[in-house]
Amino acid sequence: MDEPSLARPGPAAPGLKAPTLVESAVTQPTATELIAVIVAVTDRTPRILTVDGATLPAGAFQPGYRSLQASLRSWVEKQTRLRLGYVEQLYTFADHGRTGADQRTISISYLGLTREGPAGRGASWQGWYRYFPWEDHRTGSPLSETLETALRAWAEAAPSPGARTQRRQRAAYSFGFDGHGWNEELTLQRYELLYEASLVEEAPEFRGTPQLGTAMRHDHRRILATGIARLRAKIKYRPVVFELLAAEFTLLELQQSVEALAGRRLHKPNFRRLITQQQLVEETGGSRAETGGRPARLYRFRRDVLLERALGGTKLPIARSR
Amino acid sequence: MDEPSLARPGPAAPGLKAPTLVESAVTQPTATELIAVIVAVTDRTPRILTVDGATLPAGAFQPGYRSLQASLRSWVEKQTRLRLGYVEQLYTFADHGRTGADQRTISISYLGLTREGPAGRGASWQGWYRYFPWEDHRTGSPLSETLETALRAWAEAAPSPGARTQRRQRAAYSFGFDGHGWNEELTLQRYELLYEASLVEEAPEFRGTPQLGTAMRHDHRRILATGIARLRAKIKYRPVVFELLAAEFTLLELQQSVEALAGRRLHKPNFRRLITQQQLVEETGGSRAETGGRPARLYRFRRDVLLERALGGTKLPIARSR
DNA sequence: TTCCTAATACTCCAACGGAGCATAAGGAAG
DNA sequence: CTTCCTTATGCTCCGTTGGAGTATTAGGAA
Repeated sequence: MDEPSLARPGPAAPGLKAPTLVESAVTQPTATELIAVIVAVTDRTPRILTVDGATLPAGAFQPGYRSLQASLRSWVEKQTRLRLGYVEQLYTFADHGRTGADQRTISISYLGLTREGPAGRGASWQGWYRYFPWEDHRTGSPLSETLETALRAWAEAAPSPGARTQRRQRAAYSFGFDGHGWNEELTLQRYELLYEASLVEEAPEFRGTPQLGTAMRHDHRRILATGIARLRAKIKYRPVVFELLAAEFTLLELQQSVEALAGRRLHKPNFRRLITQQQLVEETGGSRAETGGRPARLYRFRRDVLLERALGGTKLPIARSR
Repeated sequence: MDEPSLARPGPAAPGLKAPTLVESAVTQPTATELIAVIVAVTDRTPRILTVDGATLPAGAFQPGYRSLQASLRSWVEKQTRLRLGYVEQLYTFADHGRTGADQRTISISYLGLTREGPAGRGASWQGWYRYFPWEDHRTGSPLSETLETALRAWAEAAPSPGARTQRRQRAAYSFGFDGHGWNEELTLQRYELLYEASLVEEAPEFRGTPQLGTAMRHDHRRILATGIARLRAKIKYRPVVFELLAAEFTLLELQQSVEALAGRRLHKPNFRRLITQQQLVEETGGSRAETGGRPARLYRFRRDVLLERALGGTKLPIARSR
């Protein structure tokens, strides 16, 4: 969907010689792997597909596919029998030291959305807040005292007064201390700050003090943080939540899915207004009575908005007339 | 700046065996290259660094650096003596067929912002609208009749009635036909549509009819489109324009730089209000008289906002109270 | 029948953003 | 020296959006 999806043109036209700014690319062969953050939301909990609860699914890059994304998609779908509704590239890392020696691995990470189904051999679904307990602000701010204390200590241990102020500020902005509001999109920055402060197990200098979530293999927790951050940003301007829901749903189910992903409570009347005004959904005519209260109408996603939506995030004061 | 910037942890802890969902990554060695879209704005024109006007700078990935981004940065800075103010990863492609045989090349593309300086050997700065003339909407809508005619013909040539409607819609939404407004962020989608319709030279079925901009080598024009789209989106919520300006500037210069990148005219009073209200800049005290009118005050970018800005693009109706 | 729960429908209002006008301060032309 | 042209800068007007809260409806359970 987001992927530039053209077939690639053939070899270069002859006659163009390669000057200094174009180096031969064939020098250093590297191994290439694809790493997937596969997300589903079940029971108000965002879950990810893992191997042994500590590793993200990863596979060697398979030549022969039209694109990297097609390769990843078919590999995941074959291994897990899950249908990926939405796939987007996250980030590409160069990993040195993992396979040792001169060989480096290029890791290309992807985000994929689906609905939870039986996990394949060796795989399991895990709630993502298990790895990031401080990211769930739906009921209070978990660990906020622990974090604030630990990060303050880290800030005070800075080598210079300037660095100290900077550390204090970064911690305050990222985690919403000192009256700065909580911004759910900063998941990656928060994780990186904790890493830098050696407060997560993956950090080389980690001393084992507070237990901040379950660690993952290699840098998979960072990749997961990247995926969470990206998804939290995306749900605000692209109708991707629907990939995580059943075909028919109530507005509360929709809201609770968004709340699960964002890790925040939403204002119900305004959320409904937002959804209905944007005409993202249409009534199916049915209703569901098992809600504990008045029966809720059922809705379905209007697939055509995927085409319509020009999504003009216009923050620029564009001049109308000449 | 945007890069996840941690050093990577060491090899995996032993004891975790690799199940089905984790394949060995060492099977297929590939070549890896970095491709850079280096942007500067001079004289109200966005420019990119090219080789021979048709190729983006590219280099083999050099192991030994902390990260891919550091590798790219140092390589560009060494080759060109330009200082890159801002660097961000764009997209990673797998290119088959370029180097032939079994070997595939992984291309990791980057966007870099700088100020124009003397281009090195074999390199030259080119205005980016040379490659995308239809993207500059500052004075009218260039080529819009040509494009509308050609795209309508393409839509009518669709194999089925359904496909025809879909093509018409896509063209209308992407290019702003039929009363749909122009959205400057859709640069990549527009290029891909033109490619699909075989209206650009790079397309395999291109028949040479209308001349829509200068073609580039391989898929570099698509990479450039990706960079333009990303930058146009970014300037709306991140203060990156300042990387392209001199240390001191007038508000009109700032506005014209944004206009150059966005390819649109902006509403002057509202643009000023936007900038000043957000406290992105501060007065230097100086002024510049060579404006043709009343002398303009000089401003400088407030570097500290890079830290401050939490940039809550909150489109969600977050509940305040419990 | 009463009460609890959630669904659904409105209302109120402050803030933001689009659009346009008024005034200021230089330089150039007459 | 005055007039005029040009751009800079400051301010107003007002419709739309989005935050917050309240009222009413319709099921099920006590």
